[in-house]
Amino acid sequence: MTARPAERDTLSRSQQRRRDDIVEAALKIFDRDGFEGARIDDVAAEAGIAKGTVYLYFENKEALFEGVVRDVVKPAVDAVERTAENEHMSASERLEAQVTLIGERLGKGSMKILLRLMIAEGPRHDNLRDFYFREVVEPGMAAIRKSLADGEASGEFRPGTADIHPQVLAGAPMMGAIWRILFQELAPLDIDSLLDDHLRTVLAGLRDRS
Amino acid sequence: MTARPAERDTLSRSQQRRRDDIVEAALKIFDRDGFEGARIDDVAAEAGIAKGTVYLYFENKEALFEGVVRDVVKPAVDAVERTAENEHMSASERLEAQVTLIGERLGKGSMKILLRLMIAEGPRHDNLRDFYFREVVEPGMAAIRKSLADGEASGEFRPGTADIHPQVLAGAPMMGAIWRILFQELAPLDIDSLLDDHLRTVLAGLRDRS
Amino acid sequence: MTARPAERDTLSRSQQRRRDDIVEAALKIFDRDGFEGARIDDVAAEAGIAKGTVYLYFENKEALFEGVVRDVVKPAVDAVERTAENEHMSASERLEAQVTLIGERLGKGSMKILLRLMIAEGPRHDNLRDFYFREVVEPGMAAIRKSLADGEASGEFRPGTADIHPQVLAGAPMMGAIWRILFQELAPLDIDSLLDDHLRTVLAGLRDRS
Amino acid sequence: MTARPAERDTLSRSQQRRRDDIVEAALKIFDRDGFEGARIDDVAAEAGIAKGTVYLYFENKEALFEGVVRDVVKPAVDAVERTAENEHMSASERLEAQVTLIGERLGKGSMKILLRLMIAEGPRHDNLRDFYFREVVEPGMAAIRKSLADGEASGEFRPGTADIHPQVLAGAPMMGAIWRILFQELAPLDIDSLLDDHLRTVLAGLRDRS
DNA sequence: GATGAATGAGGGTTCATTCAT
DNA sequence: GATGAATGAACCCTCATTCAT
Repeated sequence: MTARPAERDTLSRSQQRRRDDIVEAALKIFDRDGFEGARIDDVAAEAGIAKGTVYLYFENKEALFEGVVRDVVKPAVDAVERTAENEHMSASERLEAQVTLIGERLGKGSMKILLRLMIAEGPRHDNLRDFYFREVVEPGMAAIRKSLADGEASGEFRPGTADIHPQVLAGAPMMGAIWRILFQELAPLDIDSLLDDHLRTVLAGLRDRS
Repeated sequence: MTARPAERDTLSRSQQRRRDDIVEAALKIFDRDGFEGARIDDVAAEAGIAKGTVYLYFENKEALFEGVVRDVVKPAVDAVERTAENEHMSASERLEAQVTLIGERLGKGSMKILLRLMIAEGPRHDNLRDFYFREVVEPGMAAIRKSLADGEASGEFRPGTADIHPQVLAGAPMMGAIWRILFQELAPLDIDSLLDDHLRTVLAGLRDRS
Repeated sequence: MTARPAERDTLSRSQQRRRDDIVEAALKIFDRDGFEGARIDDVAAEAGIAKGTVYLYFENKEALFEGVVRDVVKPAVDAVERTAENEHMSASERLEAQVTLIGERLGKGSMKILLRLMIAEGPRHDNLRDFYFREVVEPGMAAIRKSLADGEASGEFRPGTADIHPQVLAGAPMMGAIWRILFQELAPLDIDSLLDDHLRTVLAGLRDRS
Repeated sequence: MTARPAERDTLSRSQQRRRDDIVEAALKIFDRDGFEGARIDDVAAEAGIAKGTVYLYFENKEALFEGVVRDVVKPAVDAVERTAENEHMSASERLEAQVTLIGERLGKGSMKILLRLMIAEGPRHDNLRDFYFREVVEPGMAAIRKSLADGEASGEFRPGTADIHPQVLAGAPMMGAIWRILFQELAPLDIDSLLDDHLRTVLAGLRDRS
């Protein structure tokens, strides 16, 4: 009886494609204009559909925002976790892989946009912020923490390493992401090179026993 | 027709005080609601004045935002620079002071709010972003860069240190600030302790010659 | 391309049944939400069909409203007229039967709904209002007028009775209907008892020659 | 601090006049288009102001409707009550005055519009319907009831008159009002003449002891 | 015939900005 | 200078109507 597609449990192939189009368009518009500044009209135009159609797939602007956040987060989750489980790597190698992954994810594409959206809008959208924390940040920190603990246990890192804040490792990738968001045109930053410096310094520091 | 205060070159003492009240109120409202979401009505109410009065001091919402950014940036500038010139400190001590200062500034008060506003709105306000970069970020990075170079020159740090991205040092304070903005309620982070871990690790890494 | 059912002269049995379902559903929704407030979606859902199907049977919302009015009016017409022709009743008995019938019709079921719809929407739908007047009101008034005239002719009522406005007789049933529409929950009114009072008083008044 | 006039306790003379203009305009537009059909734009145009100004005086469309109802009801209240207290009239005279007053009020001007609005929208606006009942209908019925009782007590009317539904008396004025709303153009009705017939018949009936 | 996704005009409401007092 | 009522453009969302399947 005329349920919106959005209210059904499942969407047909073509409906799913359309939903994805809308989310993709919304991500772009939200990035350009922010949540408040974004006009549903623009999202629809970007997606090549009529304004009303957006409302067939999302209850309202807030739900659209939520859809964007969830869709961007989804594929990010497993990637981080998979890295943590590479058993045949040394702790250093794993940390390097993890920091590099975070740097790459955060520094470009939709995760960069999401990061900015979360910083800008997160405090006004508690449930989305919580979701982002739970699904992205917490697992990431946990993965790093495990590598640190493993490195201490194996003697690769100095004693006490397990208790170091994982944010120390994630700091440079975060800095790189923010830099790209704000200053890339003004003062280009080579993220790979930044992460290189960061990893070389920090890993040396973790091995140091003086 | 008297000119608006905003159009005069100088403001009387009481006008300056009123202007500051408006900026202070606007900072709070922009932080709470974002640029688009902020209502001039709310700013005026927060400042205890009538809505029209805001327009006596600022041409429009955009100019008010600019006023906020400039006023917050102003006192921040010198502080960083002063630190860089403390000649009787070792490079390590100076870096420690600098990183700690950045962490404190960025992690609380109006600079934390400004950071968030810049990330959220910067890409839509190029001149403000440029201003922020020129007045805050560049000097900060330069100060760190100088400490790194001095440390290498004095033999305190390993060769090549001067070429390390200063963002490596600033990463942890930035991470701490973002964390506080987003997750402080969810998962409290002790910034001092984070910076401790960061500095111990990084400084050890910079001294390491292995 | 087969013609829509609505454009054919005749409907199959099952089509007629479906049309009736739609009209019945629409009556309910129009009653609940008014003409402007009614959503075709809701009518369709109430009828257990898809929204588009409504448009197979009715050109547009206006036509659906017209269908509702006509369908409700249809069975009402003959009833009133039949009463007027009961030759073996006294004038009083006939008036009593007529007033009671009007009271029952108007005070409940679809005629009550129709009355409200006509008051609410009639002035904006002249042709429907005219139709209602011609098919329902006029015959009703005529029937009463005839009873009054017959009663005067037979000496049952005082001279001049034939010239009395039939609305005098219909007033109480109308009042009862309006009361039920608006205040039944607030201050229940027993229509039978109201009509009793009304008839006793008015008939006595008509017989009075003082 | 920029409170809407509507949110203040008191309105200045000119504000009160403007508020009244809006209500007057709204009454006209609501009458023409119904509550749902009325456009705030049209109300504003009718009142000769900008659309936004309406919202300075009324929170929303619903509040505007409420304002209309309350403003129309206000002056109506006392009139009915005053009639009930005319001690030097006979019960018949008082009933006549009351029925005539109801007929005049209900049959034209803003009370006629209000009646129609209440029938159309009342069931969807419980509090307004209750207000209308409490302020207008109940006092009116009570006044009639008192006249009936007084008339029985004084012997002017037959025993049992006090128990007659007052709606019997109010029926004809109501019928006249509905008629004017719906059919005045189609079949003009002289309300005075209707009420004459009604009163002559009913009062005779009330005096009758046969 | 029946369906329901898609359309887009329309309307309620908000709020930056203006200006008479 | 200060005020806050007035303005009207803008934007979210709804829903009558269409039409491809």
